Amino acid sequence: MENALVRKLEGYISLSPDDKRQLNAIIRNPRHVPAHTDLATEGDKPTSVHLVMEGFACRYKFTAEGNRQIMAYLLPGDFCDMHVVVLKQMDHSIATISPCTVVDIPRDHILALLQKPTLSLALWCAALVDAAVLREWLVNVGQRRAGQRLAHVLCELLLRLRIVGLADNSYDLPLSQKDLADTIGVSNVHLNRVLQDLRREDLITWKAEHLVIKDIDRLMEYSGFNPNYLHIGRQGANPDARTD
Amino acid sequence: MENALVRKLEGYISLSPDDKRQLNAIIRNPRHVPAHTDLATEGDKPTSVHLVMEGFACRYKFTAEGNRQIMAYLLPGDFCDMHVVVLKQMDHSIATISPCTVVDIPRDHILALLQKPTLSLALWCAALVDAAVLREWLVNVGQRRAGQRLAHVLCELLLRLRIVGLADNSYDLPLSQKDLADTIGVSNVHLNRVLQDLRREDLITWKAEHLVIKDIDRLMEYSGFNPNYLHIGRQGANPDARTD
DNA sequence: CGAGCCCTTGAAACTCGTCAATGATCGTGG
DNA sequence: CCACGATCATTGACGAGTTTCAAGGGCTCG
Repeated sequence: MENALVRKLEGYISLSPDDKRQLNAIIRNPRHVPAHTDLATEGDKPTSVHLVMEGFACRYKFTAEGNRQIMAYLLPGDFCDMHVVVLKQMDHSIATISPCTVVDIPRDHILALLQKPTLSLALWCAALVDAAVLREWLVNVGQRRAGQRLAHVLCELLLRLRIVGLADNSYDLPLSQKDLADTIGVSNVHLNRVLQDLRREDLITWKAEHLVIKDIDRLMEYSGFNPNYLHIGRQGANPDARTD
Repeated sequence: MENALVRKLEGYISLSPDDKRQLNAIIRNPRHVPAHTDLATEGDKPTSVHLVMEGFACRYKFTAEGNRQIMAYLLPGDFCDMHVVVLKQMDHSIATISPCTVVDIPRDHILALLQKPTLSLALWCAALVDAAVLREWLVNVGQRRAGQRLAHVLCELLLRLRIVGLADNSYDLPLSQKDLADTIGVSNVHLNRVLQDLRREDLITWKAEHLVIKDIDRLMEYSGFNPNYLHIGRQGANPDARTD
């Protein structure tokens, strides 16, 4: 199976063998990072672009009052911070959640990729889909109540993990309840309560970091989930679809 | 004074006369659009990229329950939907709020801009700052209470309008209270109440679509506003700074 | 075995939403 | 020019959703 990055980008746009070769050249020298470790910290002058190849990472930020908001989950194949290419300072932090393997890509390598029209478009796709996900999170937190929000996040993770071949009807979810609470903007106590609602409704089970979605249709119905914002292409619906 | 687009992009990266010429060539044939008119609707197959030159527009989406979330304000110089370049379907809608002048840019013109390295980087900057704003909105809605959220939005609009020369310590705000409520994820009734709190605290006045920020320092303090996410460059702090 | 962390539960307080009614503003047509 | 309806802003009362505080339980790891 191809790596998560190529697999994801090919969901958006067809890549030539040469394009793939160039992508694969970039992801040499992955390094292992323990869980709960910052890859970049707010205020840093960024150096290289980080790319998650294995594991779970997140973007987050603390408010002045010391509350944390998680703004994105970074799954295998996701670029953490294209900002590096053009912006002078990190406006948020990035941290691993589970142990990860990460590739550090120097700014110049990214600029080289952007020279090639097809790869440039592929990176635009990835960035625009990231923005679409962020918009949906805003809708989620702004307009839905806690139970729906949680269900919505779980639906999204299922579909996104399927794209990179890491889920069928269940997946490994190495988050704490506090992480999820900081994702959907509720207290950890309340998160615990709505989580139990989902279990009581027999929509999910979750133990030992493994989440099982017992009825994806009902969970999507429950949360008002519409997958169009993920812009899933050829491979999305079927975890085993071939992409070339 | 240069147009809002060039002015904004020059805040990120220095443009050659030739770059500016190419940008100016693109924004010929602006058209006038009445207030409260969709420029693009969720589900559409997008055609051209829209660029706001004058007026106030927004991104929004309705949930399955019929609640609206405004996900961005589009001010002069802002691209509405780079999605067009690569994505096949609008995952949200775009509408004017006040009467606007808008430029429609065909997909191919954008692709031509992306060929030029400097302009490509400038567009990446604009897209990455848009994403940064979106992240801050998520923090805002997820972690702050209603009064702070409202104050935060008003601070952001002040700074963003200054970038394009449309604000000093006050600006025209053609929004209804319902629009603001749908922005920060509260009911219109509650928005009205926290708005009155800001007035009572003597932080703002707002009538006849004109907002006056009476004490920006206290308003920023009140809302926990930190402008770093706007990545304002050379011209940001001073509305009259020269950029070349 | 104890320390620490996370999850769970209950009770009280608070923020915010809903419902309903009133008032203000504005454009339109008589 | 005024009356009318429509839209938006305002206010009060009540209820729902959520937070906070506090305490206890379960698990892992040294």
